[in-house]
Amino acid sequence: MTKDKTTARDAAKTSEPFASDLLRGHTDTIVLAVLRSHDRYGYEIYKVIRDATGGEHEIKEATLYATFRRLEKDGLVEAYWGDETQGGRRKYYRITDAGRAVFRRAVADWTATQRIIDTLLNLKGNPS
Amino acid sequence: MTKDKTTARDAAKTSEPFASDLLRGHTDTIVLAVLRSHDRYGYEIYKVIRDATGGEHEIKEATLYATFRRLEKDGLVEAYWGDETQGGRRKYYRITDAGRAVFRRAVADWTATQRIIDTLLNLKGNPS
DNA sequence: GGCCAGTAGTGTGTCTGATATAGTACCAGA
DNA sequence: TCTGGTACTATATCAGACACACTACTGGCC
Repeated sequence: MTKDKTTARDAAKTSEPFASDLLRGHTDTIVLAVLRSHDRYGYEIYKVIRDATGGEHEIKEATLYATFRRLEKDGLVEAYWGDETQGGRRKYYRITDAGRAVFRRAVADWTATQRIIDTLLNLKGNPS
Repeated sequence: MTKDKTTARDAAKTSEPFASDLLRGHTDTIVLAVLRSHDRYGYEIYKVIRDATGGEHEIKEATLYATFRRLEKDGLVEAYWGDETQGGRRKYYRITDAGRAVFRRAVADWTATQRIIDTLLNLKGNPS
């Protein structure tokens, strides 16, 4: 029954830091971006994203691991266990060629999204 | 059982025009933006959005009318029936002061969102 | 007189992504 | 031994967007 999710409206009322849903749909792309240069393990990706924004934005762990599973299922990343024999097992993720293709497409989509929203928000209501 | 929604991944595979979820969370803001200058009725808002993007993006009617109800419930817009006595009744929407406040906040959020995603997508994986 | 496309709004059900919440398990340092 | 950080998993819930289907009026065309 309790509702804790921060919406844009809630944010306006309560000065919440950020409405998380605004990044919705971009999480996959962000993960692929982080994996472009080299393989990383899950928790590392979590930290990279958190730190890259100066702690301003954080993708929740649950969200991230769900994203990994989705990306893996779709063949955009491949997962393998690291050889940390002593404790703290780590699952590494590697971006596939398909993943890189999707990433390129997603960047184009992101650019289009920016253009569309910017256009709509700047609508002054031309006095036709 | 059938699944027709276009995702970013599908788009990459099928050259779909656009992954609709990328605008998710911004619909309310877009509607408020369109209402800033003057009142408009539902179908008109639908067309303004569709046309403002050159038909590139379309917010579905069902989505839009759901948005109106949500905005009205939250007191961000007020609705009233037009006086078209002959046929084609139209419900007009007017943005409230609260709506304007939320809009200003949403624009700030949008700017922050752009910055965050741009930062993350440009991650080159610094060779630390 | 009938048909169709366009306008205008509503209702129901479903899917997806993000989250809350909780849990397991290991390790290092005080 | 206890605590905090690391690392990953599982379940349930929610909101937003959509598909689909529907009502209803108008004007133009045949």
